[in-house]
Amino acid sequence: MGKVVEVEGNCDGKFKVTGLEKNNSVLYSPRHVADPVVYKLVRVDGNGRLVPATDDELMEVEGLLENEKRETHFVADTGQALGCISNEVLSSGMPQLESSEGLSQSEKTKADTEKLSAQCEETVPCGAQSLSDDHATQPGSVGECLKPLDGPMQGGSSTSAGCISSKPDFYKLEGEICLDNLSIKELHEVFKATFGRATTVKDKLWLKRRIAMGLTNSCDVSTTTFVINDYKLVKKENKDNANYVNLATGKECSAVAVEYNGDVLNSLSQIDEHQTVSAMRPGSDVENNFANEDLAADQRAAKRVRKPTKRYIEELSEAESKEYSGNSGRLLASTKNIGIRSMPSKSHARLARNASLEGRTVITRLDSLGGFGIQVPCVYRVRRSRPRKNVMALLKFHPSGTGMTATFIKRGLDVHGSRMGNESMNEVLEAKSTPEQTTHQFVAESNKEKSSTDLGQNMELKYVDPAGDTSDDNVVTVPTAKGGTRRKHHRAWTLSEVMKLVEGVSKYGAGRWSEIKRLAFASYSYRTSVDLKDKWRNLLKASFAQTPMDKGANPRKHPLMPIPAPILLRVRELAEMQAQAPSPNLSASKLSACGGGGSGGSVNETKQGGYL
DNA sequence: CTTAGGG
DNA sequence: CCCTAAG
Repeated sequence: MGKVVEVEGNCDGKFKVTGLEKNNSVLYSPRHVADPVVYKLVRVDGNGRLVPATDDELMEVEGLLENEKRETHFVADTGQALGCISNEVLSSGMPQLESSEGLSQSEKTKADTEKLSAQCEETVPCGAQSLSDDHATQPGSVGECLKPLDGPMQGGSSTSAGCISSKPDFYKLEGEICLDNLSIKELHEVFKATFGRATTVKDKLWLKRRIAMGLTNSCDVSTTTFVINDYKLVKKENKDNANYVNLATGKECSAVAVEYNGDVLNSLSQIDEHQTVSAMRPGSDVENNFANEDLAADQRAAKRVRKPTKRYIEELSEAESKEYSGNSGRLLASTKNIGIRSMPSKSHARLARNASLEGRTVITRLDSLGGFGIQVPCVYRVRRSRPRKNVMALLKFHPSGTGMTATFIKRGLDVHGSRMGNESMNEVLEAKSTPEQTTHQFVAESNKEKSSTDLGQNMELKYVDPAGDTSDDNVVTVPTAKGGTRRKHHRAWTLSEVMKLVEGVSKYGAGRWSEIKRLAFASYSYRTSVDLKDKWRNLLKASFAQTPMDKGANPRKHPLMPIPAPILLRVRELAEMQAQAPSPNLSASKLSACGGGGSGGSVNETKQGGYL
């Protein structure tokens, strides 16, 4: 059993994705949970070669699939969700639930979708079932609330149409976020709340789309208005985007594989954005995703208009490198694993060309290195967090161009003694690298980094972990004096993480942190169960502290409390609830979690009742 | 190893 | 986040 999603790339930026089904039994055997379909993502590195995905990558994709699956439920849940916030959105919310059958799609892709769905089912059997149970037990609310929403959409023009909330204050949101109404400053706040880091990008469109992805955990940025219901985030849809959304719910699963490779393909394809877009189109699925011409056009326009400021570049590179370092790192690792050690010198030429082609985003300077005249990014990019573990692999990757750098770095390491581990290596680089060193180090990365900047603008084609944290096991830790290790950086909890946590608690119950970690945080490898527990404790504190008073003053005076009120509310609900039924015994809760029904199943029901 | 709680 | 005690 198994399925291979294969991506072939060439230097023309064209590629095709083929799905090969080896076996159809996936759907029928629940036992496969323990032995899920193996997706072998064959990725294309900067070299243009095929690279087998690493285990990490496979796992990551599973995580993505899980996300997508969950998102499916988001939308399927829309009716009910809207019902819970009827005070907010009824006048304009409009879930588009019709099936996406009519969409043209190749048989192969459809088959892929089915397979992927199967995979999704298997990946999150518990979540899926419990959610389904919810639907089953609450048909009334869905029906009732859907009715008024079926009317035609007022204001065909998109996102701002659905905005009711006159208050663009993210922290005071009563459940709705309309990015279109936010000022740049407010967008920055939302961004920070969403990703846990500040941004200085002043491009509204970029911010909106970025946040949109962050909030939806997907690459769907077709709408910029969101409704937070409980911990779930529901996109407000409009007619134009209906198709896309349907894809996102049902078929995006199949697109994920494509999108996941997108970054690599992009880094590989030495083409400008127009070509990129058109190159992406051949895939039927992708093309469907782009049924919304406005979106594509919109983004193209945005890309062209903006003159890349230094700030922009810096921000983008930091953000994106952070977000893609995991992928890139593994990419290189896999490259190493497969035994491709020699990077054709051609790549350097390509690199330079790439740089010049993308002059809008990457300022380069000519640098002579080992006899090569190559362009390297001028921006001084120091990887502040998550240093690449496999610098050596990276160096091997560019033997000719960076060989000197390699020895340079190696020497530095030697000077610092052999106790240096891989992680310390980067500290060396960070701490004492000269500008030249750093620059050279990033020569190897520049390929990816440029693609990253590209990604930032072609995000709609790729799955992007909005928080930029998913399955990044590359946590920087420093050995502590007492022998333990300590995380080097605070990793601020992102909104999506918090939502996942709340979701997990609601499903499995507070206290079952390891379960939650395994099931809900499978893709956040750096969050330990203790972290979850701590965060939950903080959330509790926050929710009980803030919610009751809710003074007209500014609870948001603390920038450190970016948790949207709905989530806090829900936290409180769960807390109260679980205080009453603290310990459903282990087997029972396990059953309830996976089998549906049971005492634990009342979790959601209770919450619903209380919330309504 | 997992949780809970204090720091 | 870290640390530790307790199961």
